[in-house]
Amino acid sequence: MSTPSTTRPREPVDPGRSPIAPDDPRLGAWRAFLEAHARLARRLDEELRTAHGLSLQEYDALLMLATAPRRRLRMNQLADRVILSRSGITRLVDRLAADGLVERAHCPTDARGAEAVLTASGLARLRRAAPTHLSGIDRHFLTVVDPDDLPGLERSLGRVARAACAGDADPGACSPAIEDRASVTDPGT
Amino acid sequence: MSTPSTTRPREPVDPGRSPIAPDDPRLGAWRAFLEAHARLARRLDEELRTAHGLSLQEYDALLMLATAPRRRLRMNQLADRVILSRSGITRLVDRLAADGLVERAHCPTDARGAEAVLTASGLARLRRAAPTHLSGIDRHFLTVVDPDDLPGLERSLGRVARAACAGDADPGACSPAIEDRASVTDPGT
DNA sequence: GAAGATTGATGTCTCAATCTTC
DNA sequence: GAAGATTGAGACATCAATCTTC
Repeated sequence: MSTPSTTRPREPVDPGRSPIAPDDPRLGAWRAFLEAHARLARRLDEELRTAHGLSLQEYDALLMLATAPRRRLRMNQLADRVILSRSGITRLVDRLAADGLVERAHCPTDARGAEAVLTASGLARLRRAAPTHLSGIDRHFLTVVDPDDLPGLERSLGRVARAACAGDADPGACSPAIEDRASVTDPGT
Repeated sequence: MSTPSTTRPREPVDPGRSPIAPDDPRLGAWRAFLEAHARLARRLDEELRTAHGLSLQEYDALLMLATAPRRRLRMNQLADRVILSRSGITRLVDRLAADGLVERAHCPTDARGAEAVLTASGLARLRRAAPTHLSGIDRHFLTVVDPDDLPGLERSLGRVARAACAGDADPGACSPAIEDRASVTDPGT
């Protein structure tokens, strides 16, 4: 609907003018990133499912709850941490609750709010699944990546993650992934 | 159905014994990887959808076809390149064909096989969408990552991708992402 | 009226079963 | 019988609309 083909010297962020060539060699890193994630996520998800009947997403949600202050999180916060839509988190918690792994609680400070609370059963399940998953991460990721690349990888991808949610609809989203978290291995309160 | 809980000193790859601690600092890189992908994929997918009515997956499939030798690929190969199940690729091609972006063709050498062939319309659509997508990759990934980290990132994540599909059901899967590919900018044959 | 959460409708992906051809 | 591809059934995600509380 715009951008006449005449080449204007400076336009703000015109997506009509390609900023990089389709054969830019740096795209190799991008494709490696994409492919590594797709293959690895698929594999880890499958390992977790067959061994413990948990999807990667469910595991992640349990982990986030387990490491949250009182083993509980507002639905919104949980959604942000596992990177799911609001409705998505409602249904994920539905499933986990049906399995007895979490419970819903009313938020004491805001009657609109709901909290997802990890149950003892949920914590136990998480602890049983953790070795499988950690082993998978170790075998398929940590021992495969060049140890020298690891810090740069964490730094750069951390920046990517933060940049990608700058300007998101919800400014409260994209909170730092780590705050004052409990340990999974703490005695289950 | 095995592994008695008695602690044996050395087991091959017993996933019951956690090889790394839940608070291993290297897990930061893993989480950064996960979060970066989730946030970035979501954003790029949205940009592509609103601007060109294509999902990231669909764009990727069109790109793979566009860069394949005769702008065509066996269903199996396409499935491997976009990392989708066989049934998944059938339905993806269904959709693209319904939009006139690809066509199905009989495989000349194997009557069982089907090929997905990029249409002129599909190529045109891909070319229109490419600037948007490349711009997104540039803005959200390439300019955010530390340039010094880029080579290590490509190398290590490439290894992760390859390692993750070692031992997959289909050994033909996980072919090298790049072979003799055509250029997207070639005159549409 | 805005924000938190849920529900209904819909789209996409997977597994298992099936059909055809090797 | 195995391999390539498709189909049916089911799982899981999203958007838009809704309800409740701020």
